[in-house]
Amino acid sequence: MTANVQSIDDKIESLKKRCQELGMRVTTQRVEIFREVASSCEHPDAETVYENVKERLPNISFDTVYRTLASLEDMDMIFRVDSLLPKARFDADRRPHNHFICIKCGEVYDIFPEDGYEVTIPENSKKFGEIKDINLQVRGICNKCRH
Amino acid sequence: MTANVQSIDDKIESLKKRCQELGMRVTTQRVEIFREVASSCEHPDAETVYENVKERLPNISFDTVYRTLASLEDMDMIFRVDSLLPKARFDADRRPHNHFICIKCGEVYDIFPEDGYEVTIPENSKKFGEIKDINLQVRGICNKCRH
DNA sequence: TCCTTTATTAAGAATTATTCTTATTAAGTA
DNA sequence: TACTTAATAAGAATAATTCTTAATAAAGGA
Repeated sequence: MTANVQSIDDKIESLKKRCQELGMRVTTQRVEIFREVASSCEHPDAETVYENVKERLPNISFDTVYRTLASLEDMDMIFRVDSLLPKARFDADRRPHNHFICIKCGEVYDIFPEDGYEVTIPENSKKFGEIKDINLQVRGICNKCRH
Repeated sequence: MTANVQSIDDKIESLKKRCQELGMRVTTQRVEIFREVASSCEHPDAETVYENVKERLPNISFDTVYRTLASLEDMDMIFRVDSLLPKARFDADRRPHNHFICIKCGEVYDIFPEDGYEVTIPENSKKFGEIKDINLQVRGICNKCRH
């Protein structure tokens, strides 16, 4: 196993640990919703998470998905990916990477930077507040939409 | 006047030119909606644009604002700023700059890079499609929300 | 200037995405 | 095993955006 690449089970273990640290309960729903985002490379939206978790937990509600995605985000276990559409999408990949976002269809593609590439924080961004994360968005028209 | 800094009237002139190029009509609504985004530093959302344009054009409809913002975006006259909230915000500032986005309140602050700072396009982002724009998002908690 | 064509608009209904309310359930603890 | 309360399900409510249709007005030609 390489650094930064965790198995799903490892990721779920760190979720459980984080819940304990924060005094939050380890519920089936929380675990399964996290599993769904953490095991996907598709930056799923709330609806997709709902559909997929529903196969395992048929009684899951839409509200639980939204509430849990928001709490996982607060816990820093998942991250919101901007999609330009009025629909939030999520990512649990902690490796530093950027996103190509298609301005036509909203699809989000991971850009794992080649060796040596790094985005640096602009010095004068620090005056606005406490920085949590930086994220480079490359916007364009994806190959699929060009045809 | 410095390069890249245009007066509002100049910006509206370029809108009219762009409409002509594209065979689109120069309507009062289109001009006033563009004026609103182009003269604001606040990255206004559709509702704010609607409220402000309404003072000059009392009959403007919400739909026209949405439709026109989308068409101005297609024309490359304005840009969508991601806000993490399910609410689009817009920017007409063509100078290269980045955004600090508050993860609590969604506020968007302009980061005009200091001399010498530049974000470069990751080489391997090109394989996903045609690149139109790159945009560095710095996410954090703004000073207002820290108190 | 007036007419014609058709892109654009206003109005409001419809849809989509998200959040809220309330009663119920179950995780963690004693 | 029982208790406490965080978390959930269900579905109503709200917020953001888009669609439908008839009316309007911009641009070009007579």
